Amino acid sequence: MKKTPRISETEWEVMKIIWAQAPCTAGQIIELLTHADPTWHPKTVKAFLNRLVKKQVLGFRKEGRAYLYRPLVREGECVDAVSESFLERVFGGSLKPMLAHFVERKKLSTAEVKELKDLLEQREPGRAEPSKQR
Amino acid sequence: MKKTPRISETEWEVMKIIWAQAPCTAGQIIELLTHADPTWHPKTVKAFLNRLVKKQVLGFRKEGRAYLYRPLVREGECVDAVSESFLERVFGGSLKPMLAHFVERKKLSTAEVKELKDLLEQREPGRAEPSKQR
DNA sequence: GGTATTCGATTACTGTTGTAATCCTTGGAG
DNA sequence: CTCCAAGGATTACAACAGTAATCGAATACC
Repeated sequence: MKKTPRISETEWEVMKIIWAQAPCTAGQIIELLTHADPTWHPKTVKAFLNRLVKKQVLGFRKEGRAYLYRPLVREGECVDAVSESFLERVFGGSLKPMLAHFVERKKLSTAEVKELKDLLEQREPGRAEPSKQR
Repeated sequence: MKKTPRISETEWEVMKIIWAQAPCTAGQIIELLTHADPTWHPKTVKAFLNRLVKKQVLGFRKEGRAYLYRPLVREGECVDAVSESFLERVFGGSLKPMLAHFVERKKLSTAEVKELKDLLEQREPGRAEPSKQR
């Protein structure tokens, strides 16, 4: 089991961009981040990029003048880690209370409820799904 | 909207005890915490209690020699806050991918899937639940 | 009553996070 | 060739987190 490096809440914002955009320059990342949230300062983004590199969460290669950043850890792994930790900490590790919470909290529409039920349906064990995308 | 004070990951451990045990002394809290995880040092627990008091997450009243601690914020509020933040950050705020993740990840038994579906069933909007405890 | 014990309060120290400004290097604009 | 601008690297610094030891006051025991 390789321990996923800890990614803070704000770092996560940065990582989301990078996971989504594959190899990209600091400039692009800044662009996208400030677009989503204008309070981001370019210098701050740079600092984050450096830290993430230091943490070995990001790698980069020189592409002429600028760097191309690239994740070194897969999003899925990090999602796993943080989800597990969340579930454990807040709901004692069991799904049902968690789902109950969200369902209660989000006031789902009938359609949404149906979507979720379908999702559960599909996942019934013992079912061999021929088309498994992902 | 009152902003729930930020409760760190480790503080959450402490709070869980207190939310569960209602008014309790430092001694009891230490007891329970170290029982659950022997790496807790009593002094550390004390320090946390102080900080939580300072943060106004805990209150206390003197009960003879020791204090009786008591939460000043309800667990539900904190759960709301942290859940929302988690959902937003990791799954872009939408339930379906989150549920998909957990379902995929946890390899639920048929019985568990059914429980979850029932849970969704009950929550179908338009349903007037007569006994609404909480 | 003096002393060891028990608590809470205070203080300490390191690492992390959020947020930037400053420094340094190098490719371009003239 | 020079000097600026565009990056990246380094440094800064306050707040929060994790982890405890130490200080001080109240108890509890001889």
